[in-house]
Amino acid sequence: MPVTNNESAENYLETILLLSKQLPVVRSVDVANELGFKKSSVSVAMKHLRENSHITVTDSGFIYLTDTGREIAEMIYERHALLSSWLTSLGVDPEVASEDACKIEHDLSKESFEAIKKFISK
Amino acid sequence: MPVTNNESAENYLETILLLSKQLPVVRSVDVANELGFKKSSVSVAMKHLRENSHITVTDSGFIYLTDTGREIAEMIYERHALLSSWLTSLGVDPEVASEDACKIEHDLSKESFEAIKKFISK
DNA sequence: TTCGTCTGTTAGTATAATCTAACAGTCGTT
DNA sequence: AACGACTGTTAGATTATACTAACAGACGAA
Repeated sequence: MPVTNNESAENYLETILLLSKQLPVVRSVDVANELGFKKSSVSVAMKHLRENSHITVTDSGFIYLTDTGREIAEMIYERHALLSSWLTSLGVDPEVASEDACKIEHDLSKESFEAIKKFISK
Repeated sequence: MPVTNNESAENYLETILLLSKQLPVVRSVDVANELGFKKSSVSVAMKHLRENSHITVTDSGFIYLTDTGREIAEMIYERHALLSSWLTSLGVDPEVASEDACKIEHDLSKESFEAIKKFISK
């Protein structure tokens, strides 16, 4: 039975979104560099994201998020930003806070995240 | 390169600790029932925990935590208790809070957990 | 034009964690 | 004594995700 957790896919989508804010275009090799993965791994992962219609890739290899891909990416990105800044505000080293947020962001239910978000906002 | 995350092992150890608080002795089948896994899966997992000296198993099949096993189990157990009660206090459904805590508890760095713990205590 | 670099793909390998299926031992009941 | 239930083990399959190695195409520089 497949575990419904696609942390890996979520991370790729988040990274594509992040890079798209920094670079004019995003390619597989950029994703590989950012994540520290081999380009073959990224190539396979991009193929899966394409098959699930979370990204489109031009003939030149430029990667773009689809609506569903962007939705996921932005959700994860928001979680990452909120959690890591909160942890940092609690005195956690920013680098560690970011690493931790990067894991937790995939695990939280919508209900818990919204509760934390509401709490932090106050 | 092996990812150093042994979420699975941590979960087994936590479950053994939990069950030892409820039952006179803990056996593989109890762990399997608690986690909803097949006994063959648990059997293999117990073998690994034995090999890593985190548990000992008597001839009768009674499982006991070693010092290192207990240390890990109690750390995770503490995290679980604190996180799930905190989420619940934020209005999250207790069942959901427990499920979320069960995932997050393995991901947090020591630094972040201590920061959160300190924060919640106030 | 040819060569080297950059990029991407594919095939095959490895590891972790689960599963099903089949089997072995213990133990109480008939 | 024999059978059936419970428990545990092993072998093999499956999935996910990364890896290495080998190769193909594009493109700029010599």
